[in-house]
Amino acid sequence: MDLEKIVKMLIECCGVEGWWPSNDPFEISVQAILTQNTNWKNVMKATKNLKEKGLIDPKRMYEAPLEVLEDAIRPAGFYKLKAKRLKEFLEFVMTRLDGDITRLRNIPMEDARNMLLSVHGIGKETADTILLFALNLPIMVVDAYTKRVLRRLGFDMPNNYDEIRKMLEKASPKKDAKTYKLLHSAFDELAKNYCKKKTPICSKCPLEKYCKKLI
DNA sequence: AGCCAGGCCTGCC
DNA sequence: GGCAGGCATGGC
Repeated sequence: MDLEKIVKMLIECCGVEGWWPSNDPFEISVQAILTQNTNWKNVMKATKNLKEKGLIDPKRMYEAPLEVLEDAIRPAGFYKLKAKRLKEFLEFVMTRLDGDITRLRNIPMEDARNMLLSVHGIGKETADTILLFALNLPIMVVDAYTKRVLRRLGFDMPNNYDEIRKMLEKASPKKDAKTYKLLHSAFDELAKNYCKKKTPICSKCPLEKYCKKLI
């Protein structure tokens, strides 16, 4: 089977609109860092704590003592590490973007990506998550679920992140942010709901026969 | 009760 | 340029 067809089915059958449960670019960026190798439910607890302390704000978070930040994000795990990473990110946002992450939309996406990658603690997946979900820019995000689903469907995967990303972008019917968001959500929903719980979520769509391979 | 989660960096080779 | 080890909490 070819990748273009699978990608199309994934988008149509399993894609979820509004999948990232936030609309605020800064909040999404923070969550992108908090979710590194971490259960999403724990990220939501950390987010709630940050909101209660009024820290979902670049200036306030930048100025908050490290211990306060650590305490708020503790449920998300790796909390000392991530508090430092958030600080590094905020240093970047405050000094290079005047406190406004959306300013990255004003420069070519490749340049924005490289700037994000220069921040200590932001790797390719986190950078691309910020570009796609926080800034609505057209770039595909590859994560552990993406690789797992593709592997189980029988595609032999390059293990280079950017090669996988470009492979998916090439196979996508449209090269826009909306489509990439749907595709990413589809991989994650499929991996979580089907691979794990083994409950079919596509019983009436053409993907069903491929879903059986995902168990 | 363990195993694992929406990665990234370091330090080795 | 690849890969093990460390980071840490809460879910299931």
